Amino acid sequence: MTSIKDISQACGYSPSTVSKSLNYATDVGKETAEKIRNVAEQMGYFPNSIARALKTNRTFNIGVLFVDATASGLTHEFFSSILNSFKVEADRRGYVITFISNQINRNRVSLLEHCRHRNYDGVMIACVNFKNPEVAELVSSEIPTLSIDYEFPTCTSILSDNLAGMKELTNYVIQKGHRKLAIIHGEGTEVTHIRLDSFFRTLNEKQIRIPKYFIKPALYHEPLHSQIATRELLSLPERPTCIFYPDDYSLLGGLDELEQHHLKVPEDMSIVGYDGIFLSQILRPRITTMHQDTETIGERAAEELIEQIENPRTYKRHRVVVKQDLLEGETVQQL
Amino acid sequence: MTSIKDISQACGYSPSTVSKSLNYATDVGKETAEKIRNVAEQMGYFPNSIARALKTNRTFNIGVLFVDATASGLTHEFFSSILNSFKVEADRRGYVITFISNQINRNRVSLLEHCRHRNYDGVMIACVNFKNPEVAELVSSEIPTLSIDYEFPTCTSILSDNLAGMKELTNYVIQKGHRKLAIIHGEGTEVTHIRLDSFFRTLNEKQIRIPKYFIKPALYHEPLHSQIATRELLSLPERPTCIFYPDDYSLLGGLDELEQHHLKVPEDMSIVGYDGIFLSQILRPRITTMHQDTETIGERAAEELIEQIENPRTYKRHRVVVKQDLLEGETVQQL
DNA sequence: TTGTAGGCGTTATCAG
DNA sequence: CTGATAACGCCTACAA
Repeated sequence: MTSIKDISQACGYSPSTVSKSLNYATDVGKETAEKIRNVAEQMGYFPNSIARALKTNRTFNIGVLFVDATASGLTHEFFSSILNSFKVEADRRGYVITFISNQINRNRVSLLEHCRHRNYDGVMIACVNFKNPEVAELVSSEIPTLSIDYEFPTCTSILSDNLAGMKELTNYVIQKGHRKLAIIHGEGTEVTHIRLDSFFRTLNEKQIRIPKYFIKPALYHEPLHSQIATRELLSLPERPTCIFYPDDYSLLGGLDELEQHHLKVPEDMSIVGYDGIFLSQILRPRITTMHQDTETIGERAAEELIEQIENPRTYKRHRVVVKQDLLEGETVQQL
Repeated sequence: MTSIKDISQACGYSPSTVSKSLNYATDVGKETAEKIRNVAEQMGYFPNSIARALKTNRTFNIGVLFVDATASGLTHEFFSSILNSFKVEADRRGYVITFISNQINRNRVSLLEHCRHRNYDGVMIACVNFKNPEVAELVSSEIPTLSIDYEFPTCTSILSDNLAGMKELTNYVIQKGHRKLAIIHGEGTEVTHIRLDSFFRTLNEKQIRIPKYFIKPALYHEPLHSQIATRELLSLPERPTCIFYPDDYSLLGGLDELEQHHLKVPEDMSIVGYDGIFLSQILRPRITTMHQDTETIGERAAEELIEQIENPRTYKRHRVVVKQDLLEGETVQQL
């Protein structure tokens, strides 16, 4: 923990000259600067980020909001892999990332207050209850923010293209000859809304009508819920030929139920998932699913947010839409 | 961003009195303090963590080291769920967590330098190449550190009880009547070493000998590697009756291969995994596996590290061993 | 080209 | 009980 002052004393230059040299300022003698940097190196000097932040109002620290009221998104592969690529890119650009909490000294405060308290240069928001007024307050604050899979009028958003994705998935199933499509969907988020919308729109285009009881609510990432929904679908007098699941995890709950009914996939029942998690292509049969490009989502998120942080005046918010790609798998039967 | 100075002016007390009041110091009039706190509240004051950190040398920020040279542990459920519970507990105690990088201003520096630069109060180390000399440097520094699943002489470690776990798992399989046990193991980490050791020790105890070619190297979390190893085991003149896999993910690669050989699990071949990931109990057949208690590991890690941070003098390093528990599943046949 | 002085927001010491 | 003062480590006018 040698400081600028120490170096100053060691080499006989004033602290400001030392500071300037270390920061490669132009108004200091080339040789002096060189010499000073050498001494600094010798003494194992490195700057104290805290002191610098206090002075410059820049922490090079990005806050990430990653927690729902109930649990953290870290256990969802979709979110954890977004976080991973976000981190890699932020790292590359010299930023460090910190999980946002809602405390200051163990006292509950608003998210915005916490962020101001910690002086994050910017904030990335994902996997959160977007209806939370504290989140709204945050995105409409002066702090650069970026949201994932949700659009706010006041910040850039990175959106996985669920509209096109669900359309492609639905068309794929239809093209395989299926007409009796059932859909089990996740809780009422924006993403769910978009996917359902796209699903029904596509059915309409193809002039396909499905009965109301082919539409079942469940929860993302809760295989048991989808299992129960599957059971209900199987008990109908007229069964669907293909079931859409909220995500790949949930699909596995359904798969379980199908096996209990001695129904083989895809021969007796076709099923499709969503997300394209790692395991979806390891398991047999390989799951037919829409892969969300979490790598690009996280990377673009970091790029955009940092761009905004570093060019607060010229930066214009916009939406970035990230393509999804169909993993054909083997769980849809050609009829 | 109202500061203490602002409050001072607004209420006519000096900055120091204001500071003391806000920090509930004892040497300030009860009523004055109350009044000042009210004004602060009114003005929406909250402290600037940076300024405070500069003065107090405490950031209430814990650095986590979570990256191998190749990739981040975030995509491994074992690590991401440890991180999750660590985060929850750290949060509860008023700490925030930040991913450690190895840069300062985009310049490569050692991990220790980075940590000093960022002034983390403590550091948690998991999912890292423990042979990296930079890690060694870090744990033997003055910064409070804690390691997970690896023991350093200089810091507290939280250890998942792989010794007892592997023993129990092995005994379970033996007790089911198996004698021809094959084991596919992960890369040469400390954990792998312990597990293999425990495995062989248990076999010895039961006077069971297995041929060398029943022991296959693979990599953690790479189903394809285990799949290939499985293929090799199946091509042996005398096959094992049960195969141990490095982890549940890898087991799925093996499962794939078994299906290609039209071998049913567990009727034709028994298999066991490790970790007890969420999916292991969703898939059918349910996987027989050793569940690692990631929740406790993360929570205890945060407790211990913070304990150490807050009691640097009295704290004594020690090892915390966290029990594992067998998930019986359905992939081991009674012979 | 170099150095001086002030201040970022906070806390701690010490005097009144 | 209250307040003036200095300091944490760094940066940056501005002066020399």
